[in-house]
Parts: sequence; C-alpha cells; structure tokens
Amino acid sequence: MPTARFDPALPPEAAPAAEATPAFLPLYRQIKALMLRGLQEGAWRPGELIPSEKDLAARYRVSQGTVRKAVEELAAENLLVRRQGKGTFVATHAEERVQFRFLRLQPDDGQQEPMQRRFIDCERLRASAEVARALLLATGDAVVHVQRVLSFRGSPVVFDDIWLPGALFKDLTAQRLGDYRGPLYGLFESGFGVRMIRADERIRAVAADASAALHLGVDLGAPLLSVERLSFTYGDVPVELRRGLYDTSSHHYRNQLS
Amino acid sequence: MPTARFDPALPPEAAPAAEATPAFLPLYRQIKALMLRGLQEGAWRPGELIPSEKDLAARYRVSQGTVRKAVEELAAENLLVRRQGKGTFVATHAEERVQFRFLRLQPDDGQQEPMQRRFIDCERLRASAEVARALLLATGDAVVHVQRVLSFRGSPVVFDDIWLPGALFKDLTAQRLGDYRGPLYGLFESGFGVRMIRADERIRAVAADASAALHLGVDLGAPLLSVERLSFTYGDVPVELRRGLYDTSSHHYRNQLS
DNA sequence: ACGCATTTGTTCGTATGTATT
DNA sequence: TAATACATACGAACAAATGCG
Repeated sequence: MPTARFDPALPPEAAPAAEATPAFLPLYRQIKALMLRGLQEGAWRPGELIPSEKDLAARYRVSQGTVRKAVEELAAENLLVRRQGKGTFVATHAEERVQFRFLRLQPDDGQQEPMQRRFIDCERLRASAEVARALLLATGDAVVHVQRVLSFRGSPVVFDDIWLPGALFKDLTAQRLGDYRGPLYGLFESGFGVRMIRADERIRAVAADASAALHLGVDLGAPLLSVERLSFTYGDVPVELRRGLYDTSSHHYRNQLS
Repeated sequence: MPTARFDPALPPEAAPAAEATPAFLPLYRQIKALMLRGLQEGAWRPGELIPSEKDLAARYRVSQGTVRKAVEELAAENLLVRRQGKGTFVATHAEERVQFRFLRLQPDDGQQEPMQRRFIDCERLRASAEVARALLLATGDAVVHVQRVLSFRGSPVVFDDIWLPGALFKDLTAQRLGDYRGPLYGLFESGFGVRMIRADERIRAVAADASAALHLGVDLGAPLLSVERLSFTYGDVPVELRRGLYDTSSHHYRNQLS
C-alpha cells in the first residue's frame, strides 16, 4: 500500500467530486476505498458487524490509527455505525431507530411519529424521457412506478410518486409493499439488495392538481410542497426517483443549516 | 486539565444536544470548549489566523494531537477553516467564497450566482408575541424589521422579512444596508459583532398574499415557498428571525440528504 | 530559482480509559 | 472478573503546501 505521488498539475478547484482519478490518495483514503468496495460488493452486509480495527489493520497492513481515520469518515457519511465496546456495524435502514433520516416532514406541534401508509398503485411501465434521464436509463426501459399516501393521525399528508429501475426491482409487487413492515428503504435493502446512501432533493411550491387534491383532500389549486428526490446507492448510482407532494398546512419541512 | 468522571446515570439517549451538563468531558472537548469561549468573546475574530497547533498545545498544556481533535471538530462545524501550510482561521461570512452557505435557492438551469438586492424597508418597532418568542425577547421589546427583495437577472425571486433584536443592532439603518457590499451576514459580523453560525429552517408552501404578489410579480394566490429561518450565534442564542417567500417557478430549494 | 522555516496533513507506535459481553 | 472493542491521549517522524529571503 505504498504512498505514490504522481498527480502532475490538477487545477486547484478541478476535482468535481466525481472521478478525476487523482492518482494519489492518502493511505487512509485508499483503505476507505477498499472498505467501500467491500460494502458495495456485499462482503459486509447491512446490519452486520465488520472486523475490529485491529483485524482491519492487520488485513490491510497499516496501523490501527490509519484504519480508524478511514472508519471515521465512513461513519461520518452514515455508511458505518460505531458502538463503543461492541464494534462497528454496517448501517441499515431496517431496524434503524432513525426512521426519519430521509423524511424531513414534521408536525408543526410535537415530534415526528410514524405515519400510516397506503399503497395506491404499483405497476411496471416504460420510462419516460424525464424518468430515464434521472435514473440513467434509456427512454422506454422498464421501470416500476409506485404511488402511495402517508397519513398522519388519519389525515393524508404526503402523496408520493416513486420510480425505480425495473432491472433492479424485478419482483416488486403491491403485495410485497403491503406486507412489509418498516421503512420502504428497509425493504429495498433486504429484499432487493439496493441500499440508499444519499439523496438530492429539489423543493418547490406548486398548486394541487386534480389527482393531488383527491388523494390529499385539499382544494384544487391549494399550495403544496413538491419534493423531488433522486436517491443514490454506492458509486453515486441513482436508483430511485421520487416526487412527493406534501400538504404543509399543519406540517413543515425541517432543515438545519450549518 | 484532569479528566474527572462524575456523570452518574444519564439515560442513553437523554442528552438533547442542549445542556445536560455531563460533568465529564474528554480532554479534547474541554479544549474545544475553551477555544469556543475564545471565539465567543472575540479573542479571535472572524477572518483572523489563530495560533498554530503547536502554540495551542503549549498554551493549554496538552499534546498537539489533542488540540488537533478539538480544532477538527470546530472546523467540521464551520467555525474554523484549516489551510495546509498557512494555518487555521476563524470562519467569516465576509470574504467567504461560499456566499451560498445559507441560501439554498438555485436556478433550475445553471449554477448559483449572486442576486441583486433591493431594500424596501428598515424600521424599528416593538416585537410581536411571535417574534419575541422566537428571539427570546419580551413582547414589546425593540426589534429591527427589514424587508428586501432579491432578484435574479432582473426578476424578483425572494421576498424577505427579517427581524433582529434591537439591542444588538442599534445603528442598523437603511443607509448602512444599502451601502454594504457583500452578504448580509458579513455586515452583521463586521458591523455589529454578531456572527451567525447555525440556522433552523421550516419550509412550507403558501399562497401569495397581496404584498408578496406585488413584490414578486406573481398572481394573488400563486404558490410560494415559505422559508422561516431562525439563526443562532454562539451558545445557541437566536439572533435573527427571517421569513422568506420564494418564487419557485424557475428556481428550486436544494437540499442534500445523507 | 532555490532553499528554508512554518503550518497543517498523514502515518506509525504505545499506553490507558470506557463500554460491552 | 476477564476479554474485547472502540475512545482518548501522548509522542515522534515525515509529507505537502505555503511564504519568505
């Protein structure tokens, strides 16, 4: 694991966070990349305990401190979870107490609490140009389209349209959606081996159309929050496009800036 | 700097990020707290170079590695900025290239770019119950109320209402607002010694009222994004309440989840 | 242009503390 | 109690970036 230095003359701000193949990485980042591959390839599965720092150090032939830096970064990115005295675990959406890592909607008064789900539709169809572009597919490729409503104490609050690559979610049916208990991303993870690790959201205010008005029980034209989410798995591969319409008359989308 | 251990039996998930006075802190966190106080009291001012790790280690009588951990956390919280070869600096809103750390609005096509400002109003008045509660003032206390519009290539996009504690912003006038070049938080920092370090936002979709429709050039009732922001300075003290109405017909609020 | 000093970044090693089983 | 794992703390050395003479 030598620390080679090639990288001739990258412009200071050139690296676009994507690949520029810097040809050089600090040792701990090389270790991090190796561990990332292990996660990606399923060598270590969600919820599992990974080897101890000492074992990892021996395996990669580096000091424990170097492994520690790699693990720290992976933990900071929510890919691993460290527990003093127990070990380091692969993060999972399944048993995770933090159900609301991705859902930022909150009642104006009081805390977040689980909402009731109702699946309206789950069909296989061909990707529109827009959906294909987002998911890096070709127009007309197979996709799964899911519609659902989330309700808070009986009142519908969220109306979601979800598009998934058909190739990855072959056996997804309304049946399986209805049967599964726990967060949707938990099902994707355990049932399809697709783990969401990051997402970008674009938020807008829109007027309710007929469909939204019906499912959310609001007037036609009522202002709704439109949340377009593109979710990624390892390697920045997009694996879910979702558009949620939120009724924010008694809820709000919460965000922390720092 | 002894490492005392009292802390009897805090429930595992009890610490509400606020104060529980754990009565115990690792050494590096004690150092961090001391440095935080230095920042808060103005011993190290925004933009300034702070002492080197070696100096800090000597000053606090700890190892360089311990100082390093403290500095790393402060840098992760955007209070300090580390520059290899140069030193560690106090973060500032002034010269900062990251003008958009707090403004998440982005044109649907293309990158963020500075918007044109127009100040509509700057008046001193008494805090309403709602404003007082947010800013931890008493109803009727003096506050400064600012209204402004941000425009993108000539078109108004953001209509902001801003409330500030009158006691902190004594000499804030429309004149000073208009004269200042650079981000508003830069003026607050250099002109009033108030540095914003964190903010919470509550986002909703609302219908444009007459005032918003006028200033943003949209129809009455048009859907707008309402962004309520409460900004904090050191010690989680709220120092700004802001409500922005965003026209999201060609812009969107961008958020990254991870 | 070159080298030197300074500062942060990386890597190793060792020892000890704290949490869990 | 003992063993294991992560957390903290110290020390040392070298690398990389910067700025100055």
